[in-house]
Amino acid sequence: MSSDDKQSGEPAGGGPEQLALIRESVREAKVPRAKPRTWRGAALAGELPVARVVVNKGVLHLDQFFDYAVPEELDEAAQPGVRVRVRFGAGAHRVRGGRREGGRLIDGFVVERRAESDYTGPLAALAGVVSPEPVLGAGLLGLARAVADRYAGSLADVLQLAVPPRNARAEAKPSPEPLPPPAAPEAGTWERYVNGPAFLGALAGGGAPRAVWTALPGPHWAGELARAVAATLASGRGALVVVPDGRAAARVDAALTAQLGEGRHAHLTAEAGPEKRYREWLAVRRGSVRAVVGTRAAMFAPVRDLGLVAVWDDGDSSHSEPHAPQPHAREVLELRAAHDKCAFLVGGTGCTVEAAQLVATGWALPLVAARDQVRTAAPLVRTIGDGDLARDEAARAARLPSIAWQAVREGLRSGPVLVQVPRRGYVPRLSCERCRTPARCRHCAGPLEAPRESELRCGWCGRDQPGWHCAECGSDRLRARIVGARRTAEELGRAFPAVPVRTSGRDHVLDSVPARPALVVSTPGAEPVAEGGYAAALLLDGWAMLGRPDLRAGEEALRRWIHAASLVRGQSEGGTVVVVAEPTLRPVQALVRWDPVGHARRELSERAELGFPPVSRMASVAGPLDTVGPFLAGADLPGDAEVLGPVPLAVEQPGRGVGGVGGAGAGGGARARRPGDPPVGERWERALVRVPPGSGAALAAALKSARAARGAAGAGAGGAVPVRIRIDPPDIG
DNA sequence: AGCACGCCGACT
DNA sequence: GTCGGCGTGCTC
Repeated sequence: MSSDDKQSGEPAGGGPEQLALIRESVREAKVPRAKPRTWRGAALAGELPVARVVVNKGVLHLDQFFDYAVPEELDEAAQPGVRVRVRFGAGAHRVRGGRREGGRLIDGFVVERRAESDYTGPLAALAGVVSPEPVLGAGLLGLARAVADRYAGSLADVLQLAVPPRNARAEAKPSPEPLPPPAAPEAGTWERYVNGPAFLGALAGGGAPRAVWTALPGPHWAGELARAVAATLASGRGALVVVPDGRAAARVDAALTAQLGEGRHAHLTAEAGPEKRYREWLAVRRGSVRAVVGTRAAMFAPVRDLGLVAVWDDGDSSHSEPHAPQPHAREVLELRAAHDKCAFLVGGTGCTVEAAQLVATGWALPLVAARDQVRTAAPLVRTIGDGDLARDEAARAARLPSIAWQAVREGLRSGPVLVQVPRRGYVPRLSCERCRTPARCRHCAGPLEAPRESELRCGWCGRDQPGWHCAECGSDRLRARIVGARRTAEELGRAFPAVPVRTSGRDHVLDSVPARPALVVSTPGAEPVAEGGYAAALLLDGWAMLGRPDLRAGEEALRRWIHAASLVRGQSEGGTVVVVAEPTLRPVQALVRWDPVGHARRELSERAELGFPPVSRMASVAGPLDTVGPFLAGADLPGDAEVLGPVPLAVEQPGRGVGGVGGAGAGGGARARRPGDPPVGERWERALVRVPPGSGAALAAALKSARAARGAAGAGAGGAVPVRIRIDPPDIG
């Protein structure tokens, strides 16, 4: 467009609102005419007068860009990546009585400046530029696009997760000057791993190794992550570490400060206030800081020249984003590694089936310690199964066999002892003590629960069950394996009156305990670190974990045990772990042998045989009764897709989740409602769609376009089917 | 989601 | 004849 064009038309006057008086599109204005008509009331940007905008409105099923005209006065500020305000909605052009009506002001980002639009209608003008800070760079946009595609979600949804809300005060402050790359670090404790030094060397040399790292138990993992970051920085590239929670972030943060000094890395967690968080994020975006540690939202951090992405403890359910489209940190970092051709590290003391698959397919290499290193670093693990309990009459009365008492007593001589108990509110599945038939409600056949001892209630219909007796064998005794675990911990405390008892749980998480003898009672995931390591640990939640009818029950139990047992001193220092679980079970054996990788590999091959994820890609599609079938019938699913169901979902009980729709973790039992759950009281159904490896992208694309064709995605849209699509549903029983 | 347009029944 | 019901469909 020539500069003459913008001078034509009526004289410019007033602000952007005047631009409401649009009569013709920019494109039409480009058509050569004797006297080209353009905007009536204001001039356009001379160069690239069209701004392609992504509107920041996730609930729209629209997953597309919109073109807006750039008024001359916004020309300079409306650069690609900046936040803008635009009029959006029916009637955005309508002008009545000299004033614009319709079209609400909403936020968006400029994606591109163009010479012309391919939209045939008249363009509305940008209403304003929020700030000149280009927060959405090409790299972040590409990543968001890839994540949206992978999860059959919209770009706008992903951007909501990826770009933090603006804070003017943080934006006004200049970021610090970037520091020159540090020197490459020594291998340090990476020496303990077969390929550890080589991995660090590759990072420092600018390479892009991909590894599944099975960390040795003990406290060194944070320092090892810091060294990996330092090695990457030494190559002149940036690095990103995603951890499950604030405690882990603080540990890596401290290790990074120790390794690199102050000012080299940003710390992105929700715990910091919005201003601090945005300031840190901006420092990363501006290239002032090259390294990041943070919780899952940091997976999108716009690190410059990304050289390494790392995720710690990828089995932790916190890595799964609860907001649409519910991306998982490991998967997002995989996308980043593939796209940016950077190094990738997934690490943990355990090993997820997904990580094992990365090795099995050859995408990543294993980063493990030699067997003798493992034996030294890991504690001695002993099991207590049913047989032991039955044989040990005295122990039955005391609820705990003598092996356990012994381990605790001996441990307390030299340090703190950890007792892992099931989470409060965990409702175990009850069964007949004699024949082990699951205890079911006599009215609706739902599972029975014992919220308190001597109280029995149906988990589905909530009816009390006085005078229960087993329908199979007539016994009136229930097997309440777990109900007493917390009480057992209390009894332990009474048995050792001289020893302090500390507790750590969801509402009150202890970070660490001193090296003195103490009983530390904790729920899984909340275990404090003990200075010098625990002398012993007692894992009491075995049955609670393994009794769940969940595909990941075994994997999750092992992960939690290994996590707790990793805080115990190594065998060489007398560290002992006692787990109350049947020694014949696979996860129990894996714990005894300290072989999380072997366990993950076996799980993987079993799931491959059964066609379960992650070998197959699955999606769950949920909606009101009789909507899911038609929806899938209308979807152009890949030829190799297999539809399972739909089956009706259980009626929502107050305070209980419905499996498979929301992102329930492996905790089980009661939980709060969360986005993605069906509305209370409405009957819903769910289908699972399964495709073989390689068809995942096609499946996501098909579901996405089916939903787009069907109308708005969310609930309540007029007439549209509110189906909910979830790629990689976490809890498929 | 909003919001406007559109094509049908009770009102001045 | 016109006001307005909310059933569809579009939003640069």
